[in-house]
Amino acid sequence: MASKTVSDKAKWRRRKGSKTVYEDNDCASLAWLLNFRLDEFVNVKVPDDEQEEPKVAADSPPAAKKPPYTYPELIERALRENGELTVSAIYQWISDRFPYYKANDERWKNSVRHNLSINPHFRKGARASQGAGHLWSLAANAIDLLPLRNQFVETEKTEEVQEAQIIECPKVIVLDEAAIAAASIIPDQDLFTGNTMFLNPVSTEQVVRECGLITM
DNA sequence: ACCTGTTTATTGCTCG
DNA sequence: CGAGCAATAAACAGGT
Repeated sequence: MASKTVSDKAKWRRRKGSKTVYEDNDCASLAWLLNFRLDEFVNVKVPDDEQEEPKVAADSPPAAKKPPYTYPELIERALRENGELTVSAIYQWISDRFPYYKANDERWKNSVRHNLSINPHFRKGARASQGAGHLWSLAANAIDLLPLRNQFVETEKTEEVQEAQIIECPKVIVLDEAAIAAASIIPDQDLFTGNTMFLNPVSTEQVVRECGLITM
C-alpha cells in the first residue's frame, strides 16, 4: 500500500515482463493456460471429493490464517458449487467460508475482480437480474484436461511429453483451446460436482472461427 | 455515488 | 539470475 510512489516513467518501463506471455501470440497465450492453470487446480487444491474448506474454515478462531488457496481457486470453487454467481455473491461465498476474508476489506475484493477479469478460466455471462454486474461462471470445465493433468502430476517423467505437445504441435493447442472455449458454452458436466453447466449453445466450430483459431 | 469490470503497474516468490 | 506467476494496488470507465 505504502510504497506506491513510482514515477510514471518507471511504470511504462516495467510493463513488458509478464504481460507478453498472454498477449503477444495466440498459441502461446493458450499454452500457458493449459500449462499452469489447470495444473494448479488439479495438482494441489482439489482433493478427491468434498474436502471443501480447509481446516481453517470450519470454525476458525479470530486470527484466521490465509487459506492455502489462490483467488482463482476460491472463485472456481464458488462457481462450481453455484454455477453462476455475481461478483458480490462470490464475495459472499468466500467470506462465508474463509473468515480470513470476513473483513470488509477492499483489497481482496479487488483481487477477486481482477482475477475474474484476467483469468480465462472465468466467463462473464448475462447481466444480473438486478443491480449492476454480470453473472460469472466457469469458462473451461477442463473435462479433458483435468485427467490429463493428473497424470502429469503423478508421473513427472511425462512432463517432457507435455512440453513436446505444446511446442511441437500447435494444432493440438488450437484444438485444445477450441475445446476449452466450446466447453465453456456448451452444456457440460462439472467434473467434481456433477453439476450441469448450461450456457449459450454454440458449436465448437463457431468458437474456433470467432476466436480466429483457424489459421490454415 | 457506488458497484462492477478492465487494465496497468509493482512486488515477492518459485523454478529452471 | 532471469522468467513467469500470484497477489496487490490503483486508475479508470461504464452501468445502475
